[in-house]
Amino acid sequence: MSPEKNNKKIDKYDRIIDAAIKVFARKGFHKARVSDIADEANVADGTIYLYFKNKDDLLITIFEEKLQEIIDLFIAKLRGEPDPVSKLARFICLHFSMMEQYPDLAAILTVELRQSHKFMREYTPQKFGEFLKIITGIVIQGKDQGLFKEDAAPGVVKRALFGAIDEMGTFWMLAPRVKRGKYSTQDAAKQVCDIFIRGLLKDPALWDSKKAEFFKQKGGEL
Amino acid sequence: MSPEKNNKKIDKYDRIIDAAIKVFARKGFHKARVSDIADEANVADGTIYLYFKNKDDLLITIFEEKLQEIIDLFIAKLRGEPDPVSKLARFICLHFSMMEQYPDLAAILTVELRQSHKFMREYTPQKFGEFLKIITGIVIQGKDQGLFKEDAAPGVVKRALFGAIDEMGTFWMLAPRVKRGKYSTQDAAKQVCDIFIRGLLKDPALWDSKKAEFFKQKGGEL
Amino acid sequence: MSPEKNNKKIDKYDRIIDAAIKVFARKGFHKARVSDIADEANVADGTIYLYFKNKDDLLITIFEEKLQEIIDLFIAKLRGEPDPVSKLARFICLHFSMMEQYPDLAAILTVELRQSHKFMREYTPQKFGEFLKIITGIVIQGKDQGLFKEDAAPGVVKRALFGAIDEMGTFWMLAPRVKRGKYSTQDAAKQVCDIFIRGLLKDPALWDSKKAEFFKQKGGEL
Amino acid sequence: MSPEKNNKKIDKYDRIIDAAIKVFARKGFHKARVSDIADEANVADGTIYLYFKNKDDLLITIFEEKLQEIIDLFIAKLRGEPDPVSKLARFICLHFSMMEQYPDLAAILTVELRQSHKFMREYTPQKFGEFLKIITGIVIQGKDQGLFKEDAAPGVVKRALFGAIDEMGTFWMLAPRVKRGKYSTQDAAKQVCDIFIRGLLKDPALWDSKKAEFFKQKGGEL
DNA sequence: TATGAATGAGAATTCATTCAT
DNA sequence: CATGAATGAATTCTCATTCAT
Repeated sequence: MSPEKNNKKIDKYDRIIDAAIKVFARKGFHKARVSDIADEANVADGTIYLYFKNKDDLLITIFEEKLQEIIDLFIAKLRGEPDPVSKLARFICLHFSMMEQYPDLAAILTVELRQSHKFMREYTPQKFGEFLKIITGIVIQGKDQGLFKEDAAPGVVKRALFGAIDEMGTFWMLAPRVKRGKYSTQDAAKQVCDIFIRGLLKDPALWDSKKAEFFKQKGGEL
Repeated sequence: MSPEKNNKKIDKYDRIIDAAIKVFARKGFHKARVSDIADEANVADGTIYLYFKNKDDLLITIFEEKLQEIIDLFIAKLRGEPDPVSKLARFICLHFSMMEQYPDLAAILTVELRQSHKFMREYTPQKFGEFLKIITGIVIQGKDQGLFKEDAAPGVVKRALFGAIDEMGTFWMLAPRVKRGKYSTQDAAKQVCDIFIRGLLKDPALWDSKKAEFFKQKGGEL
Repeated sequence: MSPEKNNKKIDKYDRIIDAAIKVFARKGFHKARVSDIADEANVADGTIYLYFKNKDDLLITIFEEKLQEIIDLFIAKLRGEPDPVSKLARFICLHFSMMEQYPDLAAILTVELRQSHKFMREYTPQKFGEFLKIITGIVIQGKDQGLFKEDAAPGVVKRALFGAIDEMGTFWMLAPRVKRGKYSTQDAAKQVCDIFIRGLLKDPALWDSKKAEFFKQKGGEL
Repeated sequence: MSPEKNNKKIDKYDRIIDAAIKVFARKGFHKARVSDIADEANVADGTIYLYFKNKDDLLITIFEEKLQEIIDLFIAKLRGEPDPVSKLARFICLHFSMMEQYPDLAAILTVELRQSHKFMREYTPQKFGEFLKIITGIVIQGKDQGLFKEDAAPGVVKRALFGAIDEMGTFWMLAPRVKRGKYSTQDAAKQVCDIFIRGLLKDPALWDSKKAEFFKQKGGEL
């Protein structure tokens, strides 16, 4: 019943994952020591190897597991949106909210995912592909409904949009904490919505009229 | 006059920089050994330390020096474009061309710059900021001329655009070489132009009419 | 119970210290490789860094820890001597005995301590100062009791005496092993006693009469 | 005629020796880089190897050459002293004066000579032996003249005396510069004379009467 | 002789991973 | 399951020495 005992009850697996997220975010994957993670998780170094094959595996697990959670969350939230335009706007807003709520995780996905993708032998970030498919789905739906330009290539749009949001997230993460107000991410979200939705719509005026209404009711997104 | 003798004449500094670009691109900064670079440059390990303070310095030098070259090139090329819209289109096309021509350099700028920014103590990628300012300049000009939406925030647009292009570049780099045809980057460039220029223009129809003409005459960009 | 098992039980810390003393004495601090010490201690290279911050720390630890042992031993032994004259004689004899018993340690204290003192930033051999204070104490006591010359400066005597003994120790260490008989150090001790005690006494005849008796009963000193 | 030209006329060999003395004294032999010496001597690194076989050779040359100068100087000065007692006193004073005049050289002889002796394969400091023989000579003469105790072992006395002076020199070198007044070395010299001469004399009273006179006329010794 | 750029052997230290307890 | 001491491979950087000019 002591807090320490209680602490030990929390699944070590999760403790390790959370510790790793914190440490990877703070020091970067390469400079993070396994023993740092063990310390942060209050476990012995060796214990980590009971749950994960090695340091790489720890990172990959974070990618796959956390991305799955994000995918599930996004899909659930997007289900509530009536049309591709609001879905896209919602997606963008959700992404920024997520970065704000889980900056450590965002830092890892932003900074380490590329590295890993490129340099970790035999790892293809499958879940990341699934995540991007959410955008593809929205774009296709928009085209099917005759709202989006016919020559929009979903495969390109998904990457362009992800890249745009991701880069802004990087910037936001690196900015001094004081500048990270709720305001700035919401504002950034609006700007990205403007560009991408107007850019995709056959008739950009549609968004100009919808926009105000869309942002009226949104508060904490996640 | 023998090729070997000639080879020795080529400035070692440049040989090392070029070798480092190749090796960093292939293995990533952290996994690249200094001796790999020395081998690639046909130079002794110690020689590298005559020209660079340490491994970090080598990476930073690549960032600063190569980005400066890119900045100079971009500014020169953009000077020839008559209006903000073509300037923006041109910028996008140039970026993709650059990635195609110098994939190793692009890989480093794309993958390592973030890492460094975040984890290399006391390095601020000043030149990168300068590079992004090229976009800011175009957006501001477009707003001044009444072409772009008044509420477009240049600081956000620059990052969103860079992120979009950069992410697509990453994707392209990671794609199997066979898929990297001239076609695909040009096509991607068009898509990104569509989104961003339409997204920014007060009257997106302007781009729809300009577009065909713009892409008619472009060949190898750099 | 097997000797190997037993061997492992011996504290690694001590094994490393002892190995370091041996190796530093044999090759000198600078030419001694950490891996030499590891080999000698039957330990992996990395293990040394679990117990010591670095190579310098290993040397400093030897200085401080072993000097403390010597100080404690000397103080205990000197307590048994009735007057400053026999204390001084005893101190000299003990020093030579110590060199004979622990030649490796003596070699390090003799050869490396100066270097370190002069060239290891921010290390002051505090324990060495404490050791020398033993002599100062004896000289002061001798003056207080009216035995030693009034103009004898304890601070000078302590260094002169230490220097004399130390130099003879160096010589002895460098001499071929065969020449290092019990005889020679005891003989050297006598000579040094003669010079310093007669030199300090108001009435040198006092020592001439005491001398024979003092050396009669001394055997293995430590 | 320009100072630079003039500077170049000074034999490079000597320039290098002097530079080496300065650098070895300041940083210690092991931490001194050959290029430091080259810089100090205003020669190229490679030039040093035209005059000396290697770094070790440079140190050994300093030992042998400078010690020879000292030996010559000491012998000349001692020739003027009438009896073994004043010779011994003079030797001691000269030694302290030398340390004061050439502290860099003294530092090297004091700190590096032992190291080298012990760890430089196949180097026996022959000149150092010759230097010590000066003392042996004085002691033997003193015994022959019936002044010194018959049981004084010249071989022991020479080392004890050298050790005493040398250790005090070490201390003096390491002391803050402000404390290094003319006073302190002269005072130290007196103390050492007192101990060793009284220690050696059959009749110590002899020195007590001679002492004042001896120190009256001495000024700058070298 | 003189140069100093280039060499490359060498050593300290770190840290992911293992395994005896 | 859990521990954490021990391992030792791996890598950066230094600097004495060489040699083409």
